[in-house]
Amino acid sequence: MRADARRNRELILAAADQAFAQDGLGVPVDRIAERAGVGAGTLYRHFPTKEALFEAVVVEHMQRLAADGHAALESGHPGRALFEFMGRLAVEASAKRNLIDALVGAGVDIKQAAAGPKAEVEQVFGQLLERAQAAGEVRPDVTVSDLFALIMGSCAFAGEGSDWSPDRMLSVVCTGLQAAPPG
Amino acid sequence: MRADARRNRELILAAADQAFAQDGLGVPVDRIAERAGVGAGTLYRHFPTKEALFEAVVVEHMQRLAADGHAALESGHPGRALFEFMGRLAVEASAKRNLIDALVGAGVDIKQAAAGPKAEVEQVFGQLLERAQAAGEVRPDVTVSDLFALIMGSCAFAGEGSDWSPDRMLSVVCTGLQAAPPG
DNA sequence: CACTATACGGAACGATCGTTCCGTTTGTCA
DNA sequence: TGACAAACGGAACGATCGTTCCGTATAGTG
Repeated sequence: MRADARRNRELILAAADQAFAQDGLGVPVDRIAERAGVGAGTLYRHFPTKEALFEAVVVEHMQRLAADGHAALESGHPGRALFEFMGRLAVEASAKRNLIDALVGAGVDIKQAAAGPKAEVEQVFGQLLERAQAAGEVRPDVTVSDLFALIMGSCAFAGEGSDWSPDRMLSVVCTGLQAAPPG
Repeated sequence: MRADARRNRELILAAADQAFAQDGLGVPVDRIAERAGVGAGTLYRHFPTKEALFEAVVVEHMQRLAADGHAALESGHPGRALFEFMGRLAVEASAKRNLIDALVGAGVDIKQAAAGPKAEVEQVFGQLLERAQAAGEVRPDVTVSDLFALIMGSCAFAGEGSDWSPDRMLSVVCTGLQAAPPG
């Protein structure tokens, strides 16, 4: 692999990450190529399809997230570990429509390449939740899917109003989680 | 206005509501026309543009929501009134990608036609929240924007996992709202 | 320095979708 | 019922975007 090829591959990945994060799946491929400073043909030699490029970006995020989750499992405070991981998820998801879409299955179906890392994130998240519930620090009826949607919702809609705070929303959710279920 | 014209207008609005709800803004106009049983030309005589059609659908939802909100303001239980309105919002938003997009400003900018009803919904929501906070039934630091995002998030991602429950999520949020802010 | 395989850029192609146009049909009223 | 205006359907147009192709440039090698 030639040196310029490797360099361009990185440039394209970085440009795609930014472009997808900013504008979602809808960004024209040409715009990504332009942002990376390469031609469209070059982009397509590195990634056979737009979807493949998107997958590559998503996989990177997933792997980072899964690593964080495994680290959190080592913590001695199950509740706090879960909440911190949720905060981590929220940060990663903020203004990142790509991650949101991918985690949630909207837009395009994630292919096999991304399925592994995604499952890993879900599994780690599930373990963190179970641990916190077993310790009695989180109400026992909520599921991983609930938390995913809650977190994604807290971040999916950033950037419009000024009186909007992910921290405050996460605080509401975490407080609610610690109480016993009503009824 | 001829009778068939009025009938077709209603058919198109209903078809658009379903189509947008199911597939989001991305549905081809031709598919909406087909669903309504009319030609594309007919659709465009009633609504000058796809965006105008979308607006018409959104405005209807907004008006319904605003009416519900005003009714809730009459309730003698500020906290419960707020929570019930949030539930109403959630129902309306479930599997309704169009409402979500519109309330949130994603996808396309809402034009003047929809701006009025949207502002009205926000205003009523704000009054409900203030009333509940004044009664000490909801923590005082949360904003309308926070609640919007929380609710939309609870519903935006429906339909994938089976162990997913809007009720449970709303319960977590409402429980969290009733507690005092930490720290 | 020359030679070759590799990679590059961007023009061109085909599909999709919003919108327009026009020949045809249909509701309404005298 | 006859005639006219209003409305209809769907083919056609133009723009956008993903993808391909090919002539050109360049990194690596002896």
